Amino acid sequence: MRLSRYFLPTLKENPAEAQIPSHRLMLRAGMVRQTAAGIYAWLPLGLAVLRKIEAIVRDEQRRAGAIELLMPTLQSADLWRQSGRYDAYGPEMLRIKDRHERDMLFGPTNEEMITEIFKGAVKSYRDLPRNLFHIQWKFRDEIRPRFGVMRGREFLMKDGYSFDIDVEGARRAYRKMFVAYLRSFERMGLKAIPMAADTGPIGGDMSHEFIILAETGESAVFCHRDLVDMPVPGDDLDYEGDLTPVIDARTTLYAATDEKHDAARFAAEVPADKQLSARGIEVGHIFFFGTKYSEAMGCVIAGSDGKEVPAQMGSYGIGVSRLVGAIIEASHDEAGIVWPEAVAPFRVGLINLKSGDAETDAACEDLYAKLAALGIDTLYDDTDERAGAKFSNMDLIGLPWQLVVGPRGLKSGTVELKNRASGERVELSPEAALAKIAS
RNA sequence: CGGGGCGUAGCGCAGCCUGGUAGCGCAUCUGCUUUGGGAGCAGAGGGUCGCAAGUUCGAAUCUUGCCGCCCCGACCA
Repeated sequence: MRLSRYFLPTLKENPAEAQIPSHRLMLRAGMVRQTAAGIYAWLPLGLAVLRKIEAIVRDEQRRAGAIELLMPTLQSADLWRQSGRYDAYGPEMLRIKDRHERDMLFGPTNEEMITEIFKGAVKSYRDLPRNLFHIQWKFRDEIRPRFGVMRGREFLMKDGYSFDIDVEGARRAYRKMFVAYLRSFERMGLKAIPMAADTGPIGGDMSHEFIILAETGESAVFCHRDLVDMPVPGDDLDYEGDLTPVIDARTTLYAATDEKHDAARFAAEVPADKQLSARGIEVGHIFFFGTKYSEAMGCVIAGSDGKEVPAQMGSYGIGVSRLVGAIIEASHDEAGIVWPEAVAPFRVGLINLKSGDAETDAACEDLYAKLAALGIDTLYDDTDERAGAKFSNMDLIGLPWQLVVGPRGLKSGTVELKNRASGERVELSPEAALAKIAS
């Protein structure tokens, strides 16, 4: 993409309303614009990141055997009356009337709808297990939206729902998602720590929040330090194999958010030098809730004995739009964002230090074409801004590689390659620079 | 919802106390000079001062009501 034809409205100064780094940087880097409290328009650069995250989530869900569908944002109130949640949900649910005065709502989540869809289609244990997910915009009328996309009212969420004939099956489904979540966050360059979460009336050990550590996190967290860098299963992982060792390794070490924190247990179980108290951002939440919805909505399945039982269900959420902010919180410096490669909106920023200079232009065009041929997403700054402004802007938007081309280097046949994360700069021949980027 | 704060040009702000018809920096446009880490000079354009009512000869400024936004708290992907 040529910057001269792109839409990238960056800001030199910090907008007054933005308090935390991710919010500030997303506004300054031209990723989002706020249109109302907690509601954001995603500009091209922000959308590019959102799509990258979405793609990783989708890929890992598929690997774990989940099937994608897409449910609507608007739902009928009747559906929610069946589960009893229409009254229970409270003012956080945005209620709407259509022209016929029918009660509608903008979905804050989809348990009712997926259960309704599922029960009409599946009657036999032979068709289980199934895990269905979608990635769709949600609306929750938060009391206090804040921190940009981290706590918006409208947000993009991956929500998945598993259906099993019995509790043991549901446990397997839960373990798959547990591991899929570890892999998803790992691929985004995040260190996510699963922490026991409140299971409500169901009880048991089947609810975890996935927390990433960041100073500006909304909740205080306490855990064993070894959890931070614990290795995550690689691509050779077999989801049909035994996943319990992966999970046990994490659940046996202490990890809790402040609601579940037990200071005495923390002190007793975790050696002093391993005690980590920090702040965290919740980026995912998995939950087993048994027959809560299947019973209320009549989603019954015939077992091998011919008896009908309500499906055992779980739900699995990832805050996709929140992750954009969370990744920035975890990865930025004074100059701007530092994107992990996997979610960067472009892999390379090609900087033409002297647009209009025939040799420099030609060298840039050549590199730009070669990068495209290699399938490498490149943002080519072909504008006639001054060098300093181009450097600052490129640092701000945080692309992993900056390829700097100017007359001075070209004289000796070199370009400069800068790694945004390490700050390391090397002078290389154009070919060597391409090879390094492609590797 | 309770507490605090803010709303003046695209962004950041001053002016308000003590009413007299709007200003600064950045950005934008034109020209010249510059050009490897957010240039300099000269000129130009851009504002329903959040909205409404009131007080007044006169309101960005005073009064009242409303709207919007931000921060702190209780809740959440």
